[in-house]
Amino acid sequence: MSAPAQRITIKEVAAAAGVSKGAVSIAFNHKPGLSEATRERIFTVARELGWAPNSSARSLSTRRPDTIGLALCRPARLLGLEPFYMDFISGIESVLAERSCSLLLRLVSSLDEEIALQETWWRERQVGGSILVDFHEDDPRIAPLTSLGIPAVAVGHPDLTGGIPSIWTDDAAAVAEAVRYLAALGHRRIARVGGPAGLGHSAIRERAFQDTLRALGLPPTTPVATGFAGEEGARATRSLLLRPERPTAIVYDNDIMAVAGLGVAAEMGVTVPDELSLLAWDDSQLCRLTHPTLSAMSHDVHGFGAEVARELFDVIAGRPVRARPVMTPSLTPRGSTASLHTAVS
Amino acid sequence: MSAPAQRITIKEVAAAAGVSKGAVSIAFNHKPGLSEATRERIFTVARELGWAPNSSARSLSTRRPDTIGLALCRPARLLGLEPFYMDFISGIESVLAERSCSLLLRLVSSLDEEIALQETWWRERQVGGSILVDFHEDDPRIAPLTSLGIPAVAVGHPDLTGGIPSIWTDDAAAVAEAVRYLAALGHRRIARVGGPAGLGHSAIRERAFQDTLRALGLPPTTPVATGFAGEEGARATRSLLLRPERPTAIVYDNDIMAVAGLGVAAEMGVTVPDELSLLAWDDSQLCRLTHPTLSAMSHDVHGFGAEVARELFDVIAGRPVRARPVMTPSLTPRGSTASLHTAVS
DNA sequence: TCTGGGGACTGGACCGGTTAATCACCGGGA
DNA sequence: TCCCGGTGATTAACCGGTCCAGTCCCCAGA
Repeated sequence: MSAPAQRITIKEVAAAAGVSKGAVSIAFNHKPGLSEATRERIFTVARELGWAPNSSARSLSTRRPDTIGLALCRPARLLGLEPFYMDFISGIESVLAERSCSLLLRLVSSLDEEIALQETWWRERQVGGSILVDFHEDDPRIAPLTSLGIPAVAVGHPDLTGGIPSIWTDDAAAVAEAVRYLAALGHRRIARVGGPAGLGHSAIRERAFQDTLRALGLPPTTPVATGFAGEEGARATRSLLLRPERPTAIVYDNDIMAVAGLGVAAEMGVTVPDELSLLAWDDSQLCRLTHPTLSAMSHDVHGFGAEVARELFDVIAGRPVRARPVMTPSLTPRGSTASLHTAVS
Repeated sequence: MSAPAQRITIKEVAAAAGVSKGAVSIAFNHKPGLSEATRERIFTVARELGWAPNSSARSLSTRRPDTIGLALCRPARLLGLEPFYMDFISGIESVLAERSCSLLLRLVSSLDEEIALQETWWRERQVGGSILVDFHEDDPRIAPLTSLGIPAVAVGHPDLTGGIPSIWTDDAAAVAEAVRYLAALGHRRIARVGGPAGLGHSAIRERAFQDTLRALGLPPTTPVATGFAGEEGARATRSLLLRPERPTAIVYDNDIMAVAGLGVAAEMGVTVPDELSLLAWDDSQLCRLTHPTLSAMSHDVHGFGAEVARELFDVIAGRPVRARPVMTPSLTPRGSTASLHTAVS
């Protein structure tokens, strides 16, 4: 009933179209040197036979795989909680799709594991390049991966990425904006719940945070280092609210922790935003679902991912790239921030 | 200073070890027919040269790529909000990693697009098989993909997956448990906020929901169909709470919508759990961050993903597989559900 | 008529592995 | 001494594409 089940290759297509396999190859790669008639005949036949070029064979010949790698290093359970990455990934995909490339995704649990993985990927030529995220200060990946020569784009401030072409958001400026906004609302005791201490952008934000406080003549706050998990955000918030000099505003390093903070405030009977203002980072839909809704420093994570992917293609193609920032996150005020004066009154 | 930069292949390794490339291949595939000494020599040399078999070449020869595909069909923006998938993916990964396979991930925006993608993946031999999720009633993917002959495992009840080997959770039983629990707490007006109407498991759950209500002699509730986004969950909740016969308990189809429901209740001044009990699905950390914390039907999503991946390997290897359920979600009571009697008192 | 050049297409080497077939060698039994 | 079987290795034919050096043909120009 059905066809001979014989796997169809370029040879069959060529035979059926009455040309050589070279011609089929030329047609499918849209290269010059074929008459329009032949070209069409080849495509017609290929469609009828349901043939598409075998990707392994292709990348074996061309020596460049049409796949790029992304390793996420977080405890797996936690990952589900970060809307950021899914959005980021979908941005990457949007660029890959238009070049019919694919994304190889892997969750790893340590940077060493990531290093090993990237080496394997590159050695085995599974990927043409990789996207690196979550840079730490003195990140251990930099040395081995640069010496390996794998094309890569880093997400993070150039200070952190050690010469790997990078794309980043100007977190320092964003933090400053956040703090100034809260100060303008009359807040003087402003605290911050940051991500893991080792993480580079946490450090950058913390520094900018303290600098801005100082510039505004506000009292510094002892930093609270946490992980990125919501529960840690909850713990940190609880400890902040129990301090004798309870802050009247808290800036979080992501949206999950802000949601957790909101929960803690409710649990402790601290009303938001009357007695406490909360500001989230990495605005996602989540911020619009809570009550009150969460004010956030929002940026176009999807577009960010797309930009990173485009940059990686440039790197792979050997085009010159320069590290560059994308749009600075900007403030989206919602229900969780309010003027301290109105609140107090 | 550095090596000749000449790409290292099996040939170099063979030469350096003083054997033929066949021997190297045998060693790396752990096949019999080599002395222990030779084997070790080969591995040593390979390590020194930093060589690993080229994956394209390998899968070209073996005719089986070591990659499996997963296409998620959701509006991209929404995806970030579903903790479920990240957890699910990490479960898949855990199995893939131990066989040094990779996951090819793609976000698509329609089922037709997914069909096209799967066809391409299979034709181009980019994947050895695929995992299919989010089955609809009369799912359009079934016919084209089965006729294509692509090895696949479906996530969903066998009634929906049309003969594709499937793994599923017994949602009907879980729904029944949820409803009976709420009924035992004294609730009589129980509503449900479901996922998209077309989605198969939504339909199954809705049916089980109404059946259980009937069995318990409780009044049926007009179903509220929504998407999966939090905002839709919010809208649905609002409309339920405005009904003249306001429900005293609501079961949600995922955790995001439940969070949104919690927000709406707060916004409308309905206290949870005193006046209203909420029950989430797909328990994730999110449920522990809100105030009150969310009771949920929880199941091991990570393990579920792992199970699915294992099954896919069986399918690919041609081992016989049977559709089978994994552990039924079970109830984890937290702060969002309470006895109606206590509440009323 | 001859030459030159360019467009259309072919042939075959090559990419880097896998694998079936083959072979050299060695010890043991008839 | 001859033959046999098994171990440890090699050889060469693939896998399914890409790509480059040619071949062939036709037409313009001298």
